[in-house]
Amino acid sequence: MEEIAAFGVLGERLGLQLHYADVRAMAGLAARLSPLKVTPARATAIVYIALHAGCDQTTLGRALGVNRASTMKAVDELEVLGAIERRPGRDRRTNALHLTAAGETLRARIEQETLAHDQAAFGALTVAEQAELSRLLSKVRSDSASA
Amino acid sequence: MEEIAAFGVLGERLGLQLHYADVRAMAGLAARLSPLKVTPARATAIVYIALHAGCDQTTLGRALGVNRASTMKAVDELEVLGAIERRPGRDRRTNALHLTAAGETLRARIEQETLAHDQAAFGALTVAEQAELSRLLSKVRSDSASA
DNA sequence: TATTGTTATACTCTATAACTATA
DNA sequence: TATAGTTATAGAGTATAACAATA
Repeated sequence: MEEIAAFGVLGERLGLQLHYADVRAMAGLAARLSPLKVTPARATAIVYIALHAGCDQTTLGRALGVNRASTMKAVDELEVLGAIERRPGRDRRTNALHLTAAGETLRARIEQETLAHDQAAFGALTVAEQAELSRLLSKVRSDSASA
Repeated sequence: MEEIAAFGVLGERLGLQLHYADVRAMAGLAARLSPLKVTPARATAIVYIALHAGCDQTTLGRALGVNRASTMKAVDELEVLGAIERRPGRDRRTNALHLTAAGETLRARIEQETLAHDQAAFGALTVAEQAELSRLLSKVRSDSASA
């Protein structure tokens, strides 16, 4: 990808700057997670299931921002990977999602790699700058939610 | 999409916060550009061609961060849309990309919508905060480039 | 009637590989 | 040999629509 300056006035837009930063960060994270055989999206699913053991697929899908059909594919993949399992849920319609022992090991490695990536990607910022970036981003998110 | 808090420790990562902010901003921009029949990616191509009239497809692709095959599809679409045209290039292998009159009109509307979106998405920040966010993002980008 | 999981299907975006015509 | 454009094909990722079982 070329320089933002190549886009003139629009290159000064915060939206474009934000997008470029995100694309680069996501590519870096994907590369780091690649040896673990998970994408950032799958890794996010694993982390969510770890924190919400027994949740159903619809709930997971909502958390990930995808519909039930897409959630199916994710859950199928993670099951084939041996990271999670479907157990009987609160009623006969629902599955309760749980990490397997292998999934817990994987989750730990994901957390490690993810935090290491964060440090690599944002390490150029001082601690104060990181806190400020976090504050600004949360302000942006809460606003664009209402827009 | 649910709350970042649903991801525990990893929800505090700047990478996730950045990604969520970007996903929301891009969705908003896509919705705004939708009546113009262009996606954010196509809009970016139009803006680039406007600023680099006569550029070839390979150069455009590099600027957009996609390969030649993907660039073909983008150029084809924009040509069907009537926004750009392929003219003879600097040698017989290359095309020189130019906006049509309709493309110039479209570019103006894209610029207007894009700037309006930026204001909507980042309007919650003061001017000083916007400048600071821009500074922090450029620092992140320049660092992750070397990482 | 509404919800959950499921399946089939299709669409978008992007990539790889191979071909052609030029250079 | 290398480059620009092109084409065909395939792989992610996601969505919609419909169905069965259950509530």
